[in-house]
Amino acid sequence: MSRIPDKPTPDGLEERWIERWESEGTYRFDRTATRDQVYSVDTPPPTASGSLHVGHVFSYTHTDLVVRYQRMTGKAVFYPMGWDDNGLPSERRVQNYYGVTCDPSLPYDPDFERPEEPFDPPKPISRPNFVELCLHLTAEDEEAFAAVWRRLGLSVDWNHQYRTIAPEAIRTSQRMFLRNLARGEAYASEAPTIWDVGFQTAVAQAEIEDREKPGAYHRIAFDRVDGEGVIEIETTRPELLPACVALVAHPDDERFQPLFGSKVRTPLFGAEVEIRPHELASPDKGSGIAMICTFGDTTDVVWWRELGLSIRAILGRDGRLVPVEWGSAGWESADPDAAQRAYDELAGLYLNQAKRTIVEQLGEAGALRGEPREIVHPVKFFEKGDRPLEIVTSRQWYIRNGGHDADLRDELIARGRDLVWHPDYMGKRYESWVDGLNGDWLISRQRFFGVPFPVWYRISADGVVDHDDPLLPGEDQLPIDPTTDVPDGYDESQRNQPGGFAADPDVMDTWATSSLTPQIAGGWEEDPELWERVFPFDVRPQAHDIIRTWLFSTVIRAHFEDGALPWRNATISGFILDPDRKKMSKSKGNVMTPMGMLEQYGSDAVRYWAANGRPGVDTAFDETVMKVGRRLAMKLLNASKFVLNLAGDGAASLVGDEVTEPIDRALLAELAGVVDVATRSFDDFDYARALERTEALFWRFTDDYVELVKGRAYGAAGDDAARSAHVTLATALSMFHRLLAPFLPFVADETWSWWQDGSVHNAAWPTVQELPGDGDPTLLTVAGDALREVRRAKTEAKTSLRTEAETVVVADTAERLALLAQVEADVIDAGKILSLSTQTADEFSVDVTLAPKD
RNA sequence: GGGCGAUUAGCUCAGUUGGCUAGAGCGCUGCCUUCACACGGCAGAGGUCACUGGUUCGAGUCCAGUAUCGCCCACCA
Repeated sequence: MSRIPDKPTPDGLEERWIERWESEGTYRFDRTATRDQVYSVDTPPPTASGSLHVGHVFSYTHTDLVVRYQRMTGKAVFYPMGWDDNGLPSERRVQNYYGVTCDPSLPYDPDFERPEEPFDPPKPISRPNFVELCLHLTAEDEEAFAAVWRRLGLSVDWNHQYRTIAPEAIRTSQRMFLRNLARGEAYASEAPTIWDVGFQTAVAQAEIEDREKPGAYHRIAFDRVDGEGVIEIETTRPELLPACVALVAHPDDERFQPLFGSKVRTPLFGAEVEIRPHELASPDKGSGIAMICTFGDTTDVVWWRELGLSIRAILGRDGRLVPVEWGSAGWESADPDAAQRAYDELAGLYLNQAKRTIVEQLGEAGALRGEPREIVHPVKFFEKGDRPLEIVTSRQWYIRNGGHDADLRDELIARGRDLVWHPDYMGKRYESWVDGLNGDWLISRQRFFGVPFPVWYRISADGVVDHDDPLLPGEDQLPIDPTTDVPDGYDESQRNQPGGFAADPDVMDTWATSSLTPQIAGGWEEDPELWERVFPFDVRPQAHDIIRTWLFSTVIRAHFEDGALPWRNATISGFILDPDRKKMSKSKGNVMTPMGMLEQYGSDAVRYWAANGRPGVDTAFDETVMKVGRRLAMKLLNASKFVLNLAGDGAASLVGDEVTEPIDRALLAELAGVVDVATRSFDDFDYARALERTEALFWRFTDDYVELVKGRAYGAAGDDAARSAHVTLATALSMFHRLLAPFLPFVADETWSWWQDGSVHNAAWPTVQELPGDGDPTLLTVAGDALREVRRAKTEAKTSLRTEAETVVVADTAERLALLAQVEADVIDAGKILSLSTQTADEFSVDVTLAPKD
């Protein structure tokens, strides 16, 4: 046992064991295993260009705890790591990091080199050059992330890594898209779309969030065409007045019932619009009657569609008002010249500028009634954007998700019910989201760094692009980029020419690719032998805020392709909260970085903190828990050293041997109970309970049991009694090393290596069959109670625990005294008792007489 | 407005199917330099389980309602 250091410490264990696990392939997936022997994890790919924060450390640890347990039960664990590197966050980071912007009209510059310092002002570069920068920077970021994961002790098989922008991922993503398209599950449509004017891209319903913003009600008078007065409406968007196509009130609203079907003229522009009824109009909002514009919000879209209204589009994709020719078709006006004069002052302005201008115009025209009323109201934003979302009409790709199809929606809800949720109430969030969908899943983005749509369009001889009958590549040609690759039967010179072809310019949204993480990681259509071993996956771990995006979209893809759930279980982790119980956010600039935290407390201590967070429960960031974790790690080192010293050189060969002393059997019986609970808890993903029970017994083991048997183990009661203690100590230590291995992988493997061969992480999970089942656990309690009273007497006398107790009289029930008799020798030894006697009583009490102080 | 959680010691949290005087850790107080561990050990104090009713022999636990907090969704004229 020369390997045991004199002063064990958890510091420095990480580097040694990370290296050893890597070189020995401790966590390598055994791809010869059959599906029933495999445990597969659909690991969340972190956003490579974001930053890891303590929340990641928290939730990824939870998965690793379960994974390590499963591995020890004998499963071949498939635990890959992915990186989500495509999409807007990467683009934005590259723009800032290098000082560049992407201009797709520029040609590729093969001599372009990455700048040392960011360009100032930002330099426009071609899309291929831009993508190269994205690939380079995300690869660098991923290495830094991986270093954190290794340090944390995630038992990932690093031979199985994927990037969502890698050629294989693009191929998988395009292949699935083509299949969705062929089956009619994907389609393109020209329609009003929620649009971010900052990023100039469409966004999906799931990526929208509300933010409270100041606004103002403006009361505007419309002249009735019949000359019978005016109708006053209230709006927060007066700048959309040129786009007004109707007024609307509730069908039951008696104030407006007589007016339905009649017409009013828009102020300034003189457009005649009809007053229409619709039940979405609220009598108690504003003046009870609203103007419908194309388009101010999603309600406008509903009204426009359901009332069959015409369209007057004034908003450009950049958030400015586009030029309009009043008097032309669709832009009829009672006074086209006046309308034109008014509008010409607005064209080219951004929306907020246009708002100020039109309010002045309305004031001068006498159409504005009263002062604007300031309010604070929720406004829809793209979750990554900083300008309010608008609605523009554009051609976009969609995947059906039940938003327009009740049958599909029911099927997807049924899938959600088949999934085993941990905790189970998270399933409700999925269901209510699917239930509330109001449109299909918009997957196209007008961006640059992402998976291109593998689609071209024919251009007719007179130059018209035919979107209805796209040119598609075969699956064997994938991956392709239609902006550089050429469809069969054409050559590059025909690009964008009459009679030639044009590329679909869009890329897929990040979720359209990350919804395929099981397929990408599991080698779908790329590595059939792997795929059949891992799919459907055993578990999808993730946070609850992306149930509506990542989880739901993954279910959709597997539903369409395989008619199955992509996994059996979904484990939903909570958030990390500040000590003041607010959600910890990056913007708050939290000082604690994951790597700093790991270095300060040690990886095992940080994992201990994470393991104390119940599944699905938001947890406060609490450094004191990490200190406790460090103490546990330290205790395991010291206790292991001491126990191995007591048990002697042959400790490993004693594990599981015959145990004769009643209190030894009692400890092992308690241990059997903990093994049972820990195993059942882990099977139910409740790592926190497994830890709690294991830890509680471990402390009793060191505080009470080891103290009780110390003397006997040294030989005070003869060889046979000593051997029973040695066997018990060795057996219990073996159990604790394995039970704690998922939580404290570094100290567990370190202490295991002192006396065992191989890694504890490939050792067998403990079973109750390894332990004698006939011990009486209360024996340990009785002995512990007596010992505690003796200690208390010494503490109250302010004397050392080493002080001898001259007489100890234990009063207790006959039943408990009988138990005490079985462990008397150990109690006498541990308590340094000279004379122990007992008397029967109803209540437990102990009378101690101490030797006089020196 | 709809849905889902939560409310237990100063703090962070356990408390499985209702069962004796409600638990842990941290913090606090006191003691012990004890031959594994001072990055320690031993012991102690500390709670009318948010509130109001109800079911029950018995409620922290089940039911109804109230309050407060958090999250998700809807509302955006």
